[in-house]
Amino acid sequence: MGTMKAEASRTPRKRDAADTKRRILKAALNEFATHGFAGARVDRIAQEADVSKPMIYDYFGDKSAVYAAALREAYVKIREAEKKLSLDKLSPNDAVRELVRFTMNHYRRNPWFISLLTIENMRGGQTIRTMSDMPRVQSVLLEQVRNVLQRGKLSGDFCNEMDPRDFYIFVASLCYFPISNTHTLRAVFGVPIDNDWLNRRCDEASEMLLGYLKRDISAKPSDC
Amino acid sequence: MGTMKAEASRTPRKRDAADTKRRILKAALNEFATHGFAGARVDRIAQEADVSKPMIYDYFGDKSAVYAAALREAYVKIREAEKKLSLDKLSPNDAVRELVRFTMNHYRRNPWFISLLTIENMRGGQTIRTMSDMPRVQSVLLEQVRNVLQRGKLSGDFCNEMDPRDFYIFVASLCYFPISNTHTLRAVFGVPIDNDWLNRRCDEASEMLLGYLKRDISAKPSDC
Amino acid sequence: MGTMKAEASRTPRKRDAADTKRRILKAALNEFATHGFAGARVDRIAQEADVSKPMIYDYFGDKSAVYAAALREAYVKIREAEKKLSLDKLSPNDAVRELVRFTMNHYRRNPWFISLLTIENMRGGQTIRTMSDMPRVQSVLLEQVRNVLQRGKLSGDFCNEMDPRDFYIFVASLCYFPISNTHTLRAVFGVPIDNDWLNRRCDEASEMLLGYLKRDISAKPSDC
Amino acid sequence: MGTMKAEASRTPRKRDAADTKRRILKAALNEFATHGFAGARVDRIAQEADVSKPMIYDYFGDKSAVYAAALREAYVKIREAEKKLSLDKLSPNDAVRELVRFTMNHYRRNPWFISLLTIENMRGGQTIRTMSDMPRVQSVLLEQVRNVLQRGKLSGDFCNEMDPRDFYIFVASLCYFPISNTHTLRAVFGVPIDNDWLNRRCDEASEMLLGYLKRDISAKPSDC
DNA sequence: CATGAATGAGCTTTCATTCAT
DNA sequence: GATGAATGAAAGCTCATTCAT
Repeated sequence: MGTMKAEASRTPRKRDAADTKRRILKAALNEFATHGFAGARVDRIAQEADVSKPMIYDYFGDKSAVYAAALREAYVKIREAEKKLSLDKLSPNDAVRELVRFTMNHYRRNPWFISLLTIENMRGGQTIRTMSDMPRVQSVLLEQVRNVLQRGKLSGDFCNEMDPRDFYIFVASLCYFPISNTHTLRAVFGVPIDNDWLNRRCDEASEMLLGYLKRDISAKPSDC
Repeated sequence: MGTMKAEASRTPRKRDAADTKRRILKAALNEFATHGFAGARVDRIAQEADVSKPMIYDYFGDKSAVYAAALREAYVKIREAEKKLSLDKLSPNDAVRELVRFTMNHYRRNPWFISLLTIENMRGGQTIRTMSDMPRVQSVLLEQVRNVLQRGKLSGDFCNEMDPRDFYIFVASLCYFPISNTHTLRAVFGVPIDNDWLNRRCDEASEMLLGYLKRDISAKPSDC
Repeated sequence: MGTMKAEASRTPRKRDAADTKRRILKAALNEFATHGFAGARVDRIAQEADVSKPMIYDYFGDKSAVYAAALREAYVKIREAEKKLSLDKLSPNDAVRELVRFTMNHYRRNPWFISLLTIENMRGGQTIRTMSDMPRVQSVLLEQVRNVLQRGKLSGDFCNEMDPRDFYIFVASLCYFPISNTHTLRAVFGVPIDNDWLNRRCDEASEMLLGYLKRDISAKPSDC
Repeated sequence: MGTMKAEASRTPRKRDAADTKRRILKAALNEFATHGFAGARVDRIAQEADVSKPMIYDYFGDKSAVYAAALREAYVKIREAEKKLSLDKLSPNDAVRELVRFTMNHYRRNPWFISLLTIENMRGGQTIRTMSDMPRVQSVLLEQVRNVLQRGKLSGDFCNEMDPRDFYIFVASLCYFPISNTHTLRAVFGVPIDNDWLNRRCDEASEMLLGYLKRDISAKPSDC
């Protein structure tokens, strides 16, 4: 459609640089998550953020820079959400269950996060690779996981020691895939992916993970 | 760079419609997988397929139609690969291990498949939804999985009965995520995702899945 | 849409060059009349004529040549139609009435003729100018008109002598315009241009023209 | 050729949206009139208006919209010209003569108007049909015509009452056709259509129309 | 004689980006 | 600090035309 000039509806907003930047970022997050990098339109970001396009270029530089900022913002938001997660007061068993539930809900409620991860991976990680402070961002979560695994080992709840990163990747895998691939799964397997189905998957995944942590490596695989 | 002749790159190829179409499809698969839908360039497809652009439009209609054809082609290729999988001669335990290994290797060796799935899901499945014959395409694989689970139940190897679709989705989840998200995982968790790491993940996933199939639902979660 | 290759529905027609050419010409006439020169599509002509495109180029050369042939064909058809007009057996008064009626009906029934004239004029007459035999084509009609006017003068029916070309242009003007401009007249003046309306116009035009032929130039304009 | 500077033809014009739009419209009017809808080139419009192509799309939307705007503009310009016509102070007889002369001159001096009408009619009036305010635009002229006819009737100059629309269509027909069809008339009839010829046609048409308005319907067609 | 296959050139349209106020 | 106006470069798509069989 284009701009169809001579309409000009935007009201002259208060001059608050920080707020402007925040609005742009939010709009960008949404735009990139919805349309991918190449599909995202600077025009739409400007419109949704209720700013003029030059503002975006002033604040960020170019489209790639906006994207990078949005990606970082995504991780920041994630970290904030993860702060609400506290596994320390739960038993190791419950902590694992809570971790799975939390992760699943997190992806479910913030689909833009899945989208941004997907996009960044499709781009070969070229952007996140340059953001050297990323590891720190997620270290808090990883610390909690490490803690749970250690406590479980000490308490005898878990026999098996696992690298917390590898363990968390298992958790994430099980939660991420059914959500990121909802549409193809539905079309190809006819699976009715809804909240109930996801909840069941959540429970099963917890049990499966717990079972793995508990198994005695020395023991032979038993029959039923 | 790699061309023999310095100029005049298009050799007067034989006029073979079927072959031309095949070349376009192959190039399209690659282009869409590499750049996503919006990022894909019809120009590049033409160049890589060594045809002129009008051919593409003559054969397929428009960019969306080329994409749809490429997506379908991806599933066709997958089905062909899956024909090589035979779980029937293996014990239920080994069959599960083989399924996981096969799935992992499949994703690993055909990254374009992961990419196309990802892209299609980002597009809300709008294309695959219209391809009504998709379920049939994957039913062969699903049949094999169902068979393994049944045999395991009958033989007493597995206590637990699971929907074959749900089970396969677990398998796929565990194999898909580490590959699809290689780049972000590497950047954020510092995980060195290489073949060895994936092989270990593969083994662990097999054991975890087997453990879940074997567990006695009535038994209480035991300590170590 | 394009050709969407691999469909190929045309049945292999008998090899009759003259007939093929005729079919192309007919299709071209229709296509140019409907879409104008720039809007006409060689593809559509081929499809409607049920021939392959190269045939068209073989027979005519290029799009302009097809257009030229169609334009000539239009005049040829017109001349054929005009052969059916015979004013000689009518009284001068009736002959004029018949001429008007005939002209009006002619335009009404062969809208493609009006269209082709319109198109050619919009193109500055660049094509018809090169067709040196055109004057001859219409001389038959003009001869009839000249005849009527002379007979009227001799018989005393008409006082006024007029150049037959100028007279015929008056006739043509009155018949052409309401038909060629039907759409804008309807939209702008709200005139309901249908057969009845055209018939009335036809009668009025006849009377008006007759009145003009009859008027005594020397006489003063009289009141009522 | 006409440019002052040998290169760099686009001077950094003042940024005046209204003026830009006007320039585009003017160029579009000319381009469509000269080449028809399908033959018109957005590129050429941009060049003639001395703007970049995106401006055109920003201001109007697409080619069709530009065309619609040009068509409307044509009628607006016409109305403005018609404002200069004042028949009220003339005798009914002279008013008719003036109307014919005015109409003829109008077409003669603004050939783009004839062209646009022609184009719109070839397109089936699809555009003007949607412009619901068109009737109002021409009502001023029609009012004047109605007035003249009434005054003529009252004064006894005209015996005959005619629908002003129908009458005006006669006038328009007689003026429009020789101009719109100049090229074919010249080629086919060998008529040397120049200003003199048109002027004579103008006078004759006036007399013919007046004769028709004056004729006594009850009287029998008289001989000379 | 006839045509399916193919293409160069050009069309409309879009988009990230900058200029001028 | 902020924005309406503007554009170069390219994208998707079309079309008259030719090639090879």
